Amino acid sequence: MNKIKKEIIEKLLPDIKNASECIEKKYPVRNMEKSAKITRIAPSPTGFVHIGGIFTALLSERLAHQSNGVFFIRIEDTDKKREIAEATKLIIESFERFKIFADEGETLSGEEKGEYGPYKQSKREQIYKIFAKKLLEQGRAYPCFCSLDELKKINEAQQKNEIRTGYYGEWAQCREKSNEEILQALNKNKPFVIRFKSNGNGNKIKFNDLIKGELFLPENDQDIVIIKSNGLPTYHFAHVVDDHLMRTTDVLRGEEWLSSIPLHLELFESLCWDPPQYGHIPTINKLEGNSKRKLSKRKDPEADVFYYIKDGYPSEAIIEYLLNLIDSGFEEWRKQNLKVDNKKFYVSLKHLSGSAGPLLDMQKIEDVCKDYIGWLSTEEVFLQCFNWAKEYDMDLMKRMQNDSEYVKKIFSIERDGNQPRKDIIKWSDIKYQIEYFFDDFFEKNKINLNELLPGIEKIEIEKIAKQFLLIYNEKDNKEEWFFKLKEMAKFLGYADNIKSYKEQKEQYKGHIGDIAMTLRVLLTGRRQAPDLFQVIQCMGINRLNTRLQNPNFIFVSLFVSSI
RNA sequence: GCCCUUAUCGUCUAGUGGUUAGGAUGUCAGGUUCUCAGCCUGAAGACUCGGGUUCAACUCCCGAUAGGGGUACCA
Repeated sequence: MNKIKKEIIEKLLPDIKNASECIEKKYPVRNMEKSAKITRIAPSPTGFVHIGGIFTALLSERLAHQSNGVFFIRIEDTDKKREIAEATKLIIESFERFKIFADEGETLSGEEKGEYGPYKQSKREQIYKIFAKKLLEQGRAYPCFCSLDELKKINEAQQKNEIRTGYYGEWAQCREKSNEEILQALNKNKPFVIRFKSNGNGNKIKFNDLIKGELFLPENDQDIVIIKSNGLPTYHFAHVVDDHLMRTTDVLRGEEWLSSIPLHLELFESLCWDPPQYGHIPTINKLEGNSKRKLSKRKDPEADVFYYIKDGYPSEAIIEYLLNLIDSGFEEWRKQNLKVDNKKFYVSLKHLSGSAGPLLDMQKIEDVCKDYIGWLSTEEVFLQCFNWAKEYDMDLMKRMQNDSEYVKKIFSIERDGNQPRKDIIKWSDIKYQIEYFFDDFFEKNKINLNELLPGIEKIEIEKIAKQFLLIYNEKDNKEEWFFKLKEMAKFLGYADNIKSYKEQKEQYKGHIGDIAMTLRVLLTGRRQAPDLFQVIQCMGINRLNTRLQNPNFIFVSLFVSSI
């Protein structure tokens, strides 16, 4: 290398003394089985975590851990303009709320764990520069002094002539600058970037994507920026350097990166490194009008993972929904393995074919949630709901705290056997579902009987209430209880089953269902509630008495029955 | 504009050169010791279009169309 070139490089990247070999030594090949996958998630701290980010992270995490590999998190904070304070913390927290834990990288405390760090790109500036220097020395990179304005002009000219835009071929003005010209510009302190010098000329290259399969892409011929004028690397360069040094074996990322593949491959080649395997994941979309579009951080509240957290969708259920999107075999597996931890499901990439990007289906999410919560034990429901309430519903939390045994009893209604009740979608549903069990909420004189029990005379309502109190015995099991209820129905002139009522309507005042509904309304203040027998058992005899006795609450007027 | 990519019920998808094109979700109907949530049974619902190749195409090839992505000193 001649003297002038050395001088240029020294001016371009002062204080970069380390040889690239030294760095390589610091990041040795990981001592792992051949089949072990090293994956990562590499978010930019520019805002909240998108549901698609969880999707990618989940896939990467499972791929690593099911192969006894390593999953790490790397913060890609090279765009200082878009960076948002605290975003890194929020991101780590979001992943952890979905139980996606990284083996290496920054933790919630702000410290880092792992031997392949730093795991934040802004702390790796020197490393990128060392490899940029290597490329400069080898003639695979050069400084570019084009101003943003000049670049804009090039772009406009290209558009006007309907040719491909970009910095390549004869459009790459700075590519052929002589050393003297470069030195001159440098001496004038002109700002510069370092560009990669591409050898490509547009031939097709074959590429095998983990998800999309075999693809043919045009070779890269763009002299892209690798080091920006602020000294930080661009995504492309940082990705190549980091994923090589950190020994990533499988890069899973959004399919918006697919067209950068030729570039990344050429970058790896120029540094004599083996590229990782790539898998490009379809983006999660939303239907707007008749067309699909990417779920937008701005417009769609459901893009933000905190949307689900705040409303109390169980994170595990969201994971299961996403797992099914990743591998449609999950649904079948879940059916066969009702209560098994979903980590036991072996995720395969073969079903995540080149789909055009799934639409987020809230109905399906809700169905998964219902099913998930349905199979939880009373204790687990209590715990998860409590943890949610602690953050988002102090009222509910206090109630759960003060009356935990009673609340658990409520949660255990129809939670037995192999056909659990499935009416809870999210933790924020629970308040409404349990409030009538509490006396301070339940105000019997506010129940609108005309509306809730239309067509039933008030005198009849009272008769039913009184009669029920007479026949009710706490010790009865459900069969005995129901038998008595039927007897009572007959005694009061109602059909004890709906069939006979339908056959001879004129013979009856109504049917057993009317009796049950009357009691339900008196006891809960609503027409919809879980199994009546279990509700009564849960409430206990005292509440039953207060709610059914004392006919004053039934009659707003002075009407008094004589029964 | 150029480049890449994708195309099966409303949605998520399985699948094959010869299938009654399967499942899930949603919808509707019936059932279930009372309402609701379930659960069970059933119904409606799909291979984008046009050419080719073939005895035979949803499946292979070529076009068209439509969707998605890229085309930055953003990631």
